[in-house]
Amino acid sequence: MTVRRGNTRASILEASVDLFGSRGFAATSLDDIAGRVGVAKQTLLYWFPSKDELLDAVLEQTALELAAVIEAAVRAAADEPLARIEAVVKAVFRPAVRRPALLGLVREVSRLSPDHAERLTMQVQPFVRRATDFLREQMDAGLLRRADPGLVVALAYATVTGIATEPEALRAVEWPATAIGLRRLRGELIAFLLAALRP
Amino acid sequence: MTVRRGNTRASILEASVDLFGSRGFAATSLDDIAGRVGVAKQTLLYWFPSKDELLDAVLEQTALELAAVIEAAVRAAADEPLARIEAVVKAVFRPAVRRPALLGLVREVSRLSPDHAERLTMQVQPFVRRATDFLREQMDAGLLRRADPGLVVALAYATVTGIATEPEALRAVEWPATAIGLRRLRGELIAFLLAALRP
DNA sequence: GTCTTTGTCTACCATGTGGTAGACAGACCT
DNA sequence: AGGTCTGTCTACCACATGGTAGACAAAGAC
Repeated sequence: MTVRRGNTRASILEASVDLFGSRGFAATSLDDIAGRVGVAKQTLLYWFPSKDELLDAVLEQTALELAAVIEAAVRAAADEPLARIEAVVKAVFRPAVRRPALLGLVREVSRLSPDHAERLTMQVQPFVRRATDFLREQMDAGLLRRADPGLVVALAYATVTGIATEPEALRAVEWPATAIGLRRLRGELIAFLLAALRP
Repeated sequence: MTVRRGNTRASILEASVDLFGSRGFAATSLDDIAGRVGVAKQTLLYWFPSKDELLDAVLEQTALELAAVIEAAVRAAADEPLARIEAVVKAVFRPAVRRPALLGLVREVSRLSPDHAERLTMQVQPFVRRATDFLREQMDAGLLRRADPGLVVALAYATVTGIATEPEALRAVEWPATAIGLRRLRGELIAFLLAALRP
């Protein structure tokens, strides 16, 4: 029928993020993705030569997406460190809640081949570097609790990603999955992090 | 040859925790596990009627193991809340580092069927309940920062699990994977959590 | 109007996977 | 010694999955 919507590739990427991120890479078949998109499996293999290269593309796009979000938040925020941290968390929180698979995909990386992990690590490197430098400065200025800046980045990442990608953890403590519950969650998460970082 | 080591079942469970926890359930084949144990695939299916029931057993055993560790730590610790929290984190940290797959498996639950998730949630319920009650008491007594006790449990869980199961995050901040690095990591993790919880 | 390019589809194949059937060897009972 | 039970193995099957080959239809190129 050759509908030629012109966005097949993008649709495939979107569906792939959702499925890889929620079920995991290995548990998602090409047919699953194709079915979700409403297209034949072969069409996927037309746009991406193999499942593995599809994964590459998905990872890269996700990294770019998140990077853009963070970048914008940092630029818009005040220079004061706690405000800046709050801004970043808020910025990440929105897409994370709307599409839990986004961060789920990032987490999935630890399950994948070292190759994929390495590549994503390299891509994230400059952001990490900037964050650690910033934290170190602020710690030196006495505006943040003294700690290893790199580890603080990792810990904050772990906290945000963990809470955003494990709905089971929230269900276990009977947290309401409503809009209000989410806003309160965001507030408590930020309070938690700020308390951990305040001097 | 019928070696009859008497621990085949236990060996299977152990290998399954490692593989399910590190690669993920879907990415692990029965042959993988059998190979690791040094036994034929059919032997697995003799002890566990299906891959799914093997997973059930693995989850249950892991929950029991972790529960025992936490239980012991809580009993041994002083009654002061910060000391108690520190004791629990230290207790969880040891097995988590020695066998990253343990917590990786817990995290894997969010990828599995709601059935499995539900069951594990139920199993963990009493512990969660006790932890939240304890935190609430201590907050009321002014010994901990005022916050939603349930969420604090979830956040602390997310932080510990995240940092323990994502070696990539640590590699990204160039954290040394040595014994000394691990001890310092534990120290910083505890400092991070205590700062977040102190009144 | 023909030709080429682009995007999609329908077979089809090779392989890996979960699971079944049943043989077989040692242990234990009598 | 004979019979049953337990644990392990080999052989096999049905099926899903990633990937290939090639037909086909619409859209430009000229």
